[in-house]
Formats: sequence, structure tokens, C-alpha cells
Amino acid sequence: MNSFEKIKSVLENLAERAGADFSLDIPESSEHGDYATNIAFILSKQKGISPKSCADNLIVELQTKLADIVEKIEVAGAGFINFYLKDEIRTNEALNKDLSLNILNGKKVICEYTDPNPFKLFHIGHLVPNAIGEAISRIYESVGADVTRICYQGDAGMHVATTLWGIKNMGEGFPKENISLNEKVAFLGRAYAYGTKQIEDNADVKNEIIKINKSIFAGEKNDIYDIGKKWSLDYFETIYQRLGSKFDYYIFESEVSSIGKELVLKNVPEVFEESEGAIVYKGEKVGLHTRVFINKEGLPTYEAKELGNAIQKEKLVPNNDISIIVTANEINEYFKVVKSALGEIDKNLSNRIKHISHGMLRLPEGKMSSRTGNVISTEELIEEVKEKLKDKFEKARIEGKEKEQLINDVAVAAVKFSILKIAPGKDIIFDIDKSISFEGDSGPYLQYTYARLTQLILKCENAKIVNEKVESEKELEKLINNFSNILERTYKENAPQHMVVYLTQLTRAFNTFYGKERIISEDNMVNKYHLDLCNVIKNVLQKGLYILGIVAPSEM
RNA sequence: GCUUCCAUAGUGAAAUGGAUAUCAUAACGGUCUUCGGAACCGUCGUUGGGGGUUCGAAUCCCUCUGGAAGCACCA
Repeated sequence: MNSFEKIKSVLENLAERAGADFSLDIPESSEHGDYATNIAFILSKQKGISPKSCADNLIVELQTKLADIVEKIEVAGAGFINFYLKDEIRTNEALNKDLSLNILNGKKVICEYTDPNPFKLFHIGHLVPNAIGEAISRIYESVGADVTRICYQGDAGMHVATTLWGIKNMGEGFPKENISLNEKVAFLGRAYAYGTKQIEDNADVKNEIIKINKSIFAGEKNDIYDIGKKWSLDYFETIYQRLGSKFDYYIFESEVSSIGKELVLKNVPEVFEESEGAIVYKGEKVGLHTRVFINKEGLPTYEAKELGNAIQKEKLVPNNDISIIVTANEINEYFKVVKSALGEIDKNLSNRIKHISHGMLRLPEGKMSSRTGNVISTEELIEEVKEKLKDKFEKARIEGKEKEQLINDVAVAAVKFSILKIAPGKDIIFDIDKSISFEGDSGPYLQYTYARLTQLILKCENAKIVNEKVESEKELEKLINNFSNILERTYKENAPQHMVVYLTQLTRAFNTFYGKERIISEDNMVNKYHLDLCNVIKNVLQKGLYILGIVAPSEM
């Protein structure tokens, strides 16, 4: 039992008598000790005395019970109780910090994220769900879950039909097989943009596209469709590799649409009903709005497919405990309707679904849209970041292929960091120049510190280790000891930004320490405490970066 | 019009109802003939307006103002 758990259990004992809830926190300011509790505010209410005098009474008992680990307990402010650990307790816990945390105990968790659409560009908007989904997956794994990563891709529907119509009608001719994957995908993008434009100008076009859509849904053989889909998927795969995501299963709309449609039809009229030729769910009965699940053409819409998707995930990962889905917040309202409808069919399944929504990635000019052609692909963005990095890597210690990979990893870190530092759900104004500025809080700053620290530790292998007593680094030790609490909070709130903020703090604290303390002396001596501390910090940084999906390079 | 979400230094963000609201950047001033300057230290500056609940509010409630998304067959 560590000091935090011990203090907590003593307080729980106190609170239990009164049946009260309280918190035990790690204060932001170091002037408030190692831990602080608000228990006096809670208990004072019941006793009808002031929080301050209540705290004064409590610390007498606390001091006796915690004498072995606590240096000092004091009442501060309006009635906070602050605990100051004995130095050797804090140091010992930090140097022996166990970074593993088992909360979920092997529970099966599904995480669906990224969800790009074949035939469309993998634009920078897809970076957001990818970065968040990958981080969430790793966060859950880090607290003991068995995570299955799933990517759901819309290979059927109007956007595909529009692209196919565009290919046929824009008059470019079908590309040869030997052009690059990028050019092939760009061709599909132009076809989609052309088709979308023509729909606006000509009503007949829409009817033709609807026809194509129907034929795809009916599963009619279509060579262009097959080739285009393969191009898209091959292209997506190259991007996942660069971003560091690997999916266990891919689910396609084409395979779940009939599952969804059947499920809807089977539940008419209990759950769904016919209205104006379509089959809808009347969400008004639960405070939502009506959504179409099967349109009057008899085709399942997004909503019905989403039901099919949910069923399919159950098949792939039977007996799962939590099913997470990461999507843009623009579908929040639809998703509520889908979830409510699903709840009427299968309450248990619906309850296990956890929707994490993220904001839009916006360019300063306005909303990005593949319809207008004002799009930046993920690839373009990463390439641009890499280009700007190249100067800085001129004096890098590695060369060739490894260097190429490193520059990619740093570029991805820069982008991922700028996404993950923002609480999911809020829009991200994506200013390219700012995102690739490596001054201050950034992915590359963390990576650089990690690389420097790794090299420092390597260098210590050739140094003489001395065991002299030096002053303990309280700030660093407290941060290290805080890791598990941060991880737990990051998991409970599905909030990667807590880990980002924490790693930034730890990195800065290390750099401050590094700046004021010479670790390896000029006559090649290292203090054992300093070396041990460096090793622990390295491990925490490595684990934290891994959780965020950011590569931790041992040299740069 | 209705529903949901949002508003924090010049800029971008963080903050379980807790203490003096943090962090970065910009600006300004320093450290250093580097244990790898993509470093460190210092100065400056913030909770949209008005009510309420609470020992305590950026956080909860009401209201106003401003913004975003959605509101039937796209996803």
C-alpha cells in the first residue's frame, strides 16, 4: 500500500462513521503538500461547526495514525488538510514506481475509430478521430482492458455512387494501373467533386446517381467500383502505417447494410413505423427527433447501417463489456436517436455503447469540405510538416531510411499532440504554421527531451556511480508518483489531454532539473540517486508517449 | 423558430465544485565557451454581461449577448 492509498484508507475510516464523501487530491501548488483533502468541509456540515475547527480536531487523530509516513499535517485555508510526506517515503515510492495499473482486469473493449470512406480523400479531418481513437485504445489497454480496434468504412451510399457517376461523366478517361496510388486517389477525389457539382446544376443527374446507388446496394457486379475500392483501401493502409494504427477488423457498410435493414424491418411497427414511404423512428417520444432509417427507395440510411454495424461488432467480439465509438460531434444528435432505437431492440447492447465525439478540424478560413475541393489530405499535411523539419534534422545523428522514419514520426507527433492536447468535443482551429512550430509545448519537445534523456542514461554506463546523499528532487518525485492518478483520470474521463498536460509538466520539470544539476560530473561521476531518478522519468515518459500514440525515439 | 454544444491573458489551450485560475506562444529582459539550445530562468497579461445556489463557482441553476452543429429520406 503506498502513501496515497494509506492516507485514503485512514480518511475513509473517518468518513465512514459520518457516511460522508470526500476527496483526496494531489495539489497543484507544492506549497500545499503532497496530498490534500477537503474532508473537513464535509464533516463540519454534519457537526455544525466551522470547517477550520473541524480540521483542527481531525488532524490530532491523523497525526497519530500516519506518523510513520507523514512529516507534517497542517490545516490550511478555510479548512483544507495538507499532508507532507517524509522525504524518504516520497523518494522510495518514486524510485520504485510501478507504472502498471489494472482497473479493467481483462475486460473486452471494442474501439471503433477513424472511419474514412473509400472513394473519398483521407483528409486532415480524419486525423482527429484517428489520434483520439488510438489514444483511447491505448489508455484502455494501459488500465488492463483487452481492446479490439475496429475501423468502419462507408463503401456504399450516395458518396460512392456520386464518385462512380463522376468517373463515367467527367470525361477524363479511366487512369492506367501503373500511375501512383496518390494519383489514383486524386482521380477519385476529382470525380466526386465533379459529381457533387453536377447534382446541384442538374436534377436528372441525381436520379442517375440514385440508380447507381441502388445497383451497388443490390450487389451488382461493377468493375470500376471494385478497382476504386481497392485503390482507396491500399491508400488508407499506407496512412495507418504512418500514423501508427493497426486495426483488428474492418467493417464495411456494404456488409452491414442488409443486417441493419432486416433488423429495422423486423421491428416494425414495435420500434419503427412507416411515414411518407420511408421507415422512421419517432424520436420525439424520448425527447429526440424523427430519423429516417430506410428511405423510400428501400435503401438503409446511415442510421440503419449503424444498427447493422453494432450487430456486426457483437459478432466479431462476442461478450464484450464496453463498445466505444469515436465520431465527429456533428452526428451527436443522430447518434442519440440510433442509440435510443437500438435500446428498444436490445437494451443491454445499447447500454454498453459509449460515444466519444470530437470537434471539427477547421482551417482558419472555415469548414473543410471535400465537396468544395478546399481539402488538405493527411498525406499533404504530413509531407508539409516533414519538409519544414528537414532543416532541423540536418545535424541529426542518424541517416538514411531511419532518418526518414524519424522525421515522419516527429511530424506525426507534432500533429497528434496538437489534437490530443485539446479536450475531445471542442473544435480545433488548425493553423498549419502554429502546429509545426516546435517551440514550447509540443510533441517534438517531448520527443527531444526523451531522446536526450535516453542518451544521457547511456552515457552513464561509462561513468563511476557514487552513492552520496544529495537533496531529493521533490517536484519530480511528486510528478512521478502522480502518474497512476493521471492515468486513471485520463481513462475515467476519456480525456487524453490530462496525459498531455502531465507529460508536459514532467518534461519541463526534468529539463529544469537538468538545467540546474549536472548529472555526469566533469570527472565522470554520477550520483546513484540522480541516475535512478533519470531512469524512472525515462520509463514514465516512454509509457506516457506510447499511450498518446506518439513514438519515443532514443535519439534524434 | 426548435434542440444540443461552446465562450478563460494579444493568440492557442488546461483546470474532479476547492486554496493565489495553470501551460504555451507573442513581447521584453536574462542564463550558457552544451552531461545533446528543439534547453533553462525572469517580467507582462485572463474566466463575455447580469442575477442565483454554496463555507467555496471558470465549473451547477436562471437570464442576456455572441458563436458552432443539427433539425426526414447524404454520411
